Parts: sequence; structure tokens; C-alpha cells
Amino acid sequence: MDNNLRAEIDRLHAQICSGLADPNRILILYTLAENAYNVSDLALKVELPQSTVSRHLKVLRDRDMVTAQRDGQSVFYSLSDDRIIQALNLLRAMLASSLENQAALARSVQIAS
Amino acid sequence: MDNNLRAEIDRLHAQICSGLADPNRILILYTLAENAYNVSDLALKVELPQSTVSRHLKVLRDRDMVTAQRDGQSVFYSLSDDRIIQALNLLRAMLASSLENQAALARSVQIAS
DNA sequence: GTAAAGTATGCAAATAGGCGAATACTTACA
DNA sequence: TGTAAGTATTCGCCTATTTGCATACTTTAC
Repeated sequence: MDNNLRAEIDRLHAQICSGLADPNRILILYTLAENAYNVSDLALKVELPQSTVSRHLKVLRDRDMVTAQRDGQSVFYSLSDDRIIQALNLLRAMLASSLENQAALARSVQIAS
Repeated sequence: MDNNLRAEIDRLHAQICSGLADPNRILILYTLAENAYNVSDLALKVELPQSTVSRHLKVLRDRDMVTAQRDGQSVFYSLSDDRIIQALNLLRAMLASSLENQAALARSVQIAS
């Protein structure tokens, strides 16, 4: 592949990943995977100020990771692609393995001492 | 689940995602998925300064996403878990779909005009 | 038209992250 | 011990991101 094209795709790829790189956004994405929410209900659900949630949703919208649909005064947001959750789940499972290993290591150190 | 624990896990989860949130690190991860490399060879391969590569590897090491193994003067790095690549591939496939949709939209606009 | 509900944005401050060049550290070997 | 190769880190600089508050914008309903 052309190197410049590869670089451009990697840039977009990294941009999507940066959409995942915030704990509040992860919570928002998992929440939207269950249900569509409008901004204020979502803010209540995740216990964050409305402006913070709105700004996170903009980050996700800019990356096409969520879809916005206006209904009256409200704007309903939903997950645009379930592969986002699949990817998050893979990484979370990896994290769980890693934490288990750390715990096992800690136990073995206790036993040895 | 306890809300504080959930928040802590989300924080670690986001930290892993932030490891993916840079185009050079994505290139490095895909490169290491093919082969283990020492730092300087990897720097040649990805065409970045040694210090830049070393710093990126530290980011990945801190998140347990790569494994370092010293052999003589060299330190060989390898991917610590293939699920990283699986997650990246899911997101890249999503990106590809999105780019295709954009292209199709652009074509339809041309036809319509 | 005006008020109210819902949403987005400007602002300012703080924090984090990226880079290359230079330098320090580590290991091997003469 | 001293030199070279390989790696990590410090430095200076710059850009990006997150946050809450206050405010502006948009839509509905009276």
C-alpha cells in the first residue's frame, strides 16, 4: 500500500481510538449500547453535567461513533456500530486477564514470604 | 457492581484505549504483531527516530500491551496479547465501512447534480 | 411573540501528550 | 578499564483535551 495512504488511514484509525480514550466516554458508549438516550436523560444516567455529556457526544459524533436524531426538543443519541462495543469488550477482557495475573502474582508473593 | 470499582475499571480501560490513540503506535503494534523487534530495528522499520519509538514503547509497556525481553544489548519487544490486534481490526473495519459510505454518498451526489 | 425545555458552545484554567535533539544509562567485549 | 552499540530519559517547546460555568441557540407550546 502507498505509504501516505497508510499513514492517513492510521491517523483516522487513531482518531477513532482516541474516541475511546476517556472513562466517561466509555461509560457513555456502554450506556448507549443498551438504549438510545437524549442528552439530559443520559446526563442523569451517567451522573455528569449536561455540558460535559454534550461535549463527549460531540467527540463521538465527529468520529461517527454515535448517531444523533432530533425528536422535538430532544436529540436522541445511539451507538452507530456495535463493533465499537465488541472492540471495547476485547480490550476489557484483556484488562481482566491482566488484573487476574497481577492478583495471582501478589498471592504467590505472599505465600513465598 | 460498586460504582467506584466500575469507575476505576473504566479508567484502566480508557488508559488501554489511549495506548491505541496515536497513529505511530498503531503502526508499531501492527509491526510487532508480525515479528518481535528490538528498538533500533523497529525504528528503522517504521521510519521514526529511536527516541520516539522508545517513548512509544514505554507507553505501551506501561499499559502491558507489549512485552520487553532483553537479549544482550538489545531489548526485544513483542505484542503481549493478540486481542489488541483483534480490537484494532474491528475498529479499522468500521472505519472502512464508514469511508465506503462516504464514497457512495459522494458518487450519488455527483450523479444527482 | 414569549417562555420553557433541551442542547450546544465560548471561555479560562488545568492537565496531558507529542516531538527531535542531546544526553545518560546499560551491556558486551577487547 | 575503556569503547561501542543499544536503549531510555531529560529538555524545551508546542498542541490537544477535559472540565464546569455561564451563555447562546433551537424547538415547542401557550
